Amino acid sequence: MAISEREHGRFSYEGLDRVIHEKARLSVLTSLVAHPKGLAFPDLKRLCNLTDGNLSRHLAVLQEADLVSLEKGQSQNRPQTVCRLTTAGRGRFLDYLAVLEQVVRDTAKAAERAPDFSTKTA
Amino acid sequence: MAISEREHGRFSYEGLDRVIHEKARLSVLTSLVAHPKGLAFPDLKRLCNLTDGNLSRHLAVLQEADLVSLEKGQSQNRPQTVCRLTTAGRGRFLDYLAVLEQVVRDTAKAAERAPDFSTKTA
DNA sequence: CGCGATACTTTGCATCGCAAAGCGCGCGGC
DNA sequence: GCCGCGCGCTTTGCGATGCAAAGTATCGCG
Repeated sequence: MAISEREHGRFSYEGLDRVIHEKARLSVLTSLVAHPKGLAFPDLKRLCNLTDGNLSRHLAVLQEADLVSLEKGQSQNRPQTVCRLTTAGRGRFLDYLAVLEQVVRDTAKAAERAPDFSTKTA
Repeated sequence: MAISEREHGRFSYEGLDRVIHEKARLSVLTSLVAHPKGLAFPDLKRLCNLTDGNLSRHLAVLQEADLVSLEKGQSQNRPQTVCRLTTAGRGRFLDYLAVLEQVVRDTAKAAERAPDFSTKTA
């Protein structure tokens, strides 16, 4: 079966932004989209099951990319960094999500055509 | 808003297998699930928009992880590597996909609660 | 023959994820 | 009142990895 010219890049999923498409950062962004009021560093750490260092690094990357904003303040005389999705970040994340949905759809379509390919291997 | 103990790891998505969760390999696996009869190296290369070296490396990784099988043969006096999903590979990919769906659902739920958070910021 | 094209593989580099160690600063014990 | 523990976060170091450019091998064609 030859691949038609039309199919060129059919499954390349260019929209999968490297900054977003990363387990830890995907976790962070999903957490944030679910908590529009923002989340404190320790909460984020727990929700995403990340170590301090890890979360710190990923937040820096996300901030650099202007996907999140970090508000460093004080709460009960302790430092407290509150993290929020930026408007642009929300937009880009939703775009990314749309591509993910496409992946899911592409697979679902195929899985449906061959629900148990081990028994009727082409 | 404090995060309850229950929410611990709520968004950690442990099921996002590092081997699968990678733009290029995700492309390859999706292509393969859509073509259960297997795909030749050049076809895969076109579908995923990958360079030779890139595809070669990723296929090696996928084979190492026993997600795909590589059948190196000859066709018209030219080497031809045909690539197929293994049964285990298909299973693990579908598991991965289930987690992706969860991500999409989590986000959709949140986006629905605040369709345009830029206008009514918290 | 030799030149180009096809089908890969290997090498090299620059990036990046991750964990361990480090830093600053309140607070409680003594 | 200083001392050390703990919390909140940052920096450092390293091993792994994605990616592209270069390399190898074989075939077809003039």
